[in-house]
Amino acid sequence: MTLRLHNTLTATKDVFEPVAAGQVGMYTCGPTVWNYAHAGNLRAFLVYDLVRRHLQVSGYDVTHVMNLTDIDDRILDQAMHAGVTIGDYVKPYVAAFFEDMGALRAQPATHYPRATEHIPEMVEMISELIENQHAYIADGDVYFRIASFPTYGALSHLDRAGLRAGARIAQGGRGLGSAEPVPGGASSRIRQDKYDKESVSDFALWKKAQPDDEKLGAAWDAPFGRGRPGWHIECSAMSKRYLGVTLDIHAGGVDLMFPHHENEIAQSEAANHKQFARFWLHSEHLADATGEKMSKSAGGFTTLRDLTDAGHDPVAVRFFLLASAHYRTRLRLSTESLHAAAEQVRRLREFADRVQRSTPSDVDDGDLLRRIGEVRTGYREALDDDLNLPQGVGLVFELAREANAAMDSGRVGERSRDALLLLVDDFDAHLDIVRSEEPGLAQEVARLIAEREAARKGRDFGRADQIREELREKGIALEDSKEGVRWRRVR
RNA sequence: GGCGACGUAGCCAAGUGGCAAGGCAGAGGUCUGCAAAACCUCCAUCCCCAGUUCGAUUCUGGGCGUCGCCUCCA
Repeated sequence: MTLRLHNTLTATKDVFEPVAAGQVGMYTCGPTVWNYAHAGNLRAFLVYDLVRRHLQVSGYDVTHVMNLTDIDDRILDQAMHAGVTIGDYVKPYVAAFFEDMGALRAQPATHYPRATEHIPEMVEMISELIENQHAYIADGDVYFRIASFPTYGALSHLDRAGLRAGARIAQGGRGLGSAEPVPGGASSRIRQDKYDKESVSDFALWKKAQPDDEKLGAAWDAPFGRGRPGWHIECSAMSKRYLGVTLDIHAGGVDLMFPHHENEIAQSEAANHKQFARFWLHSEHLADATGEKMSKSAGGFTTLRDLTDAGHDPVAVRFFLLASAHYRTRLRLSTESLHAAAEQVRRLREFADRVQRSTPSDVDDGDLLRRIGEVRTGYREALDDDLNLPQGVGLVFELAREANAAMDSGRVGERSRDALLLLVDDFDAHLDIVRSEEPGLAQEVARLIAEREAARKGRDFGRADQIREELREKGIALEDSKEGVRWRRVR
């Protein structure tokens, strides 16, 4: 069995092999923590989770790095409005991001580097680029010289002649020189860095500190002047720090392909003289109800909180985002689809539960045993074929029906039951929906409730509230009532 | 304007040169004290037109439609 992944670089499904046997270094573009992540962002993050899980299933030891962009124009603007430093501004959104990922059962990444905590690495890389003529200083800003990197555009398959034309102008959209306001009030800042570039397509590595930046805690010293990093450099610098110069896999949403990933390649390869990433994976957009890409400016902006407030189980959201469509096809968010996902989750859980509890009959049905084997193989092959989870899940449902019928008529013996349990493990390795409660959770909750009751009796309300808060973070809500303390899952 | 993707049942969606997975919703049934769960049955000439082929939903060309990217974006 061979894992094949669609590689944007080659535009084909290529057999995956890491540089070092058995070990995979994967870098994925994480959130810009200027707001809550929306469902489209979450889809991308869950796709990373799927890639990572399947690599693990395939026997690889995965080092997964996901950055947190905690400095960018939007953050600066918002922090300014709020009158706080960017560090303070970002804090609740970082927390919300981790809460969301937990609720969606994404495995934690190995490292979550933050841009503001890796300024030295970025400064070093920028210095290197200036030194070897791939970057230049212009009025305190530092720009990457695209003309110095002939293969620019290879990933997104855009040719440089087309880019230079500033193509949007032809459409009457916002041209490069236009100062037309951008939704969100970011216009003044976005206008700032457009002077003295050798070429319009050159992008900023470093932006000269503005007076406001100092107040916001967004300025750092560097040999080429005080300022702050441009957006792209963080990924190049941080991936190198944690994974070395060549990544096995770099993943992100399609909208990052150009210019972000293209710029990363240019920076990294110009600085390191080594291939930056061997496999580029891009997940498709989530569309809103109207069929258009979900984004803040378009208005269709749904967060996980919105969905859970509307009564959707985060695990159903996970299933919807991951299993209802292949990661490279557009998926449309709708109440009906979420409901369908919830039903599928319920059925799979019900099935897993039934298998676990069933008492094997005396004889095994040979046909059933063979079918289970077929489906396990087919499932594995579907995932190996560029992570086709929807297809794999289809096979599982087909078998679940057959197996349920077999259990109805007592035709599931010991061997079949064991095989079914393995199948459940197979699909849950990716879906992670079966385990509805962590083992021992009820006992643990009961213990904590007892401890909290003792604390309350002793009027140690600080401790009592601490326990309640801890449980709340794990998704357990406590309710004190006359009949005693009740607890329930809230996500 | 340039580049690219997609169009499969009421909805979501997988897929293949040879009888079109799966899920949701719907209809009927089995089981059940009733219900739930589970199971059974039913529910698609794969956007249109040409071409290649013994055979096309799948390949090629054209059309129509939807969407994405072209320096804010997962």
